[in-house]
Amino acid sequence: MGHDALARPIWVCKTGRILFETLHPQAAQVADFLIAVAEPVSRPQIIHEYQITSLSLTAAIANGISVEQIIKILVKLSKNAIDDSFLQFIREKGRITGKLHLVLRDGRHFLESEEATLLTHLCSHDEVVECLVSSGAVDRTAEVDSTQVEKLKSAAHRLGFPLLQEYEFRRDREDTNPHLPAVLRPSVNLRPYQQRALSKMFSMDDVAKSGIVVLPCGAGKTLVGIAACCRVGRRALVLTTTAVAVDQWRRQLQLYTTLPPEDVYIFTADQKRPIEDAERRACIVISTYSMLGFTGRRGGDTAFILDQLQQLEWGLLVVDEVQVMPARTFRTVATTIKSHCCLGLTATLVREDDLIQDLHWLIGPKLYEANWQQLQEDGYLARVRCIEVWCDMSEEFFIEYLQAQDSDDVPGSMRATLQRSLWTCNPNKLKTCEFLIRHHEERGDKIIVFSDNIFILKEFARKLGRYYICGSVNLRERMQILSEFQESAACNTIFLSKVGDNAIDLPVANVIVQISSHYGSRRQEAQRLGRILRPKPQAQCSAGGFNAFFYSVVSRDTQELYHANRRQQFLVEQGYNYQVVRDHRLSRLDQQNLIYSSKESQLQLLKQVLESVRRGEAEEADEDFTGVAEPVTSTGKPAEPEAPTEEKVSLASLSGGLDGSYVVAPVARSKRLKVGN
DNA sequence: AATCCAGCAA
DNA sequence: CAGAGTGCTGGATT
Repeated sequence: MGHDALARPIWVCKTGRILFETLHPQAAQVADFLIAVAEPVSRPQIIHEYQITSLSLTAAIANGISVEQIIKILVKLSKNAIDDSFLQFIREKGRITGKLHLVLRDGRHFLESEEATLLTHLCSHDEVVECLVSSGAVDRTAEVDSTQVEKLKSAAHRLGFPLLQEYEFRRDREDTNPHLPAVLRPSVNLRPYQQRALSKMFSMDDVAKSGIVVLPCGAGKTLVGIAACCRVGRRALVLTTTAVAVDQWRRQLQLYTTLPPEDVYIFTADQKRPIEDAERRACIVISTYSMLGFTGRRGGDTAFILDQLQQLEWGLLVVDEVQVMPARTFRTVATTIKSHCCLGLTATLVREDDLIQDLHWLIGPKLYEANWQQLQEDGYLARVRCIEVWCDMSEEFFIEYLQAQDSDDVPGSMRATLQRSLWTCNPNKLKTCEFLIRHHEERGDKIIVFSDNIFILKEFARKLGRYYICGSVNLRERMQILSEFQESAACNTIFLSKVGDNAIDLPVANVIVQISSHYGSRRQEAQRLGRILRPKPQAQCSAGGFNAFFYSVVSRDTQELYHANRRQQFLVEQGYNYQVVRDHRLSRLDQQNLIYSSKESQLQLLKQVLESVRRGEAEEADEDFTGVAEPVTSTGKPAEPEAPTEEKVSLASLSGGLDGSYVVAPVARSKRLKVGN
């Protein structure tokens, strides 16, 4: 360690792990460098962690940074002497990276390399040979069996020879890939980070690289995708998750580009038309993963259009919300669609399984990732205050909750469902939610309430006289509700189920209240937060300069708190501060006349909840239901909440006594209660 | 393996 | 003719 170590911002471990002090004067440049060569692991406030991997190096080199440059900068920035074995690892990567290409020509795939030996070496592996049309390479080229492209990419990746998919779009033939008459309107200004993302993709002027761009929701991913389509200027296929997102892409295409409306094709369940003169005219098609991945029966029209999509050659395949793509059926689009290159867009390169790794070879390396915090500081994203509100369970609900766990009357499969419904519909939680809604409506904010539980979503929305959107709401109504929320001052709160998780654009929203979520899904948390990230000029700032609010309302003493912790973790890693507040700290909560203030309404709600859970079970297995229904009703527990008086008293005093000492382990807590009982 | 819910079909 | 209600497939999570 030299005497100037203090002035240097990073430590480099020989495992490739990098620790970075963000208080360094040149932190911004250092961060830019690190993001280019390493994967961000965790970026809270002060010390950021990054990891250099063979994939991150591949991406860096593909982006035009040389190995020696990387080493030189690392050495210059590092407080410690870097281990030789690690430098060796970097040099070795540099030797083989970026020299193998997968190319589409006249509908056929080829493996190519400037270095014949490298190609020969790769083609000597059995796994690779199996994917080739004829064994061995001739003249630095080997033809690939088009049905085996995915397998080949996977094999090459495993063997340590990542393939680059690049498209020299200006030099392609007009007959198979006609020119697309689309340019960005002159009024469109790309933001600096959008331009940076695009410059990674088009680092050579007339070559488009395949890869992934990670931008927070609200930072304008769509515009990056659209700009890429224009730049490539050939047929483009855009895939998203929902029909609503398809429509939003169409609208933004029209808003930002000069492409005539008739050259934009929508392909969803509700809206489809065959491509006219498909061979000779270029167009942009927007569709969903389900439409292309679905294996069930298809109608005549659908089959015909699907066939068109598969026959044509695409200059660019844009995969929005690319984190869903590794799913079994969705990934098939990567092989059934013939595209010259592929741009993946996402806000959260995260899944709870480990399939996210597959994207590196399915799509390509990560080309660009923006730092949320940085964008916030630069004013491109709203400043969000994240608050977790802990609500006590209401007595009656807590008793049911504990009984559901203990009781032999409740069939095992139903216990979890029942408990989840109980903590979600906890009246104290709903009171808090209503309070928050009223508070923010008064401030003139625009509020989204998220609930994965459909029963309470509808019930609560109706009681409050607000709109809700879940799967059963048809497309037209959805559009209407969304646009009213956008434009009308009379509609300031909407309720969304998990249909709203992905790719719904609601620029005006600045408050989220989450009353139920899907277990510990980090992706869901981040994407919901993303809904309110668009900067809000109209919203007043609170103390601390916050102009957006993210509330996660959870029930204390239940497993929900455990899930909430998991979800919270992700946002903390992204640099958000999470604050925990107890519900009784919210001012005058109990003095207000709220829907679930009265005991009667709470008891009625409980009845409804129990019924809704039981109904769900009844639909699934009628016989089982009647079988267990008898003992349950004969003990009278679910039907008559007042019945077990003694238990109620003891439980109530217990939970009261434990109130103050509560720390982190809700699961253990419930168990202790159970034992004590 | 099971649960829940969203999207597509017609 | 439309849109509502139905059945099926499949994704995400634990």
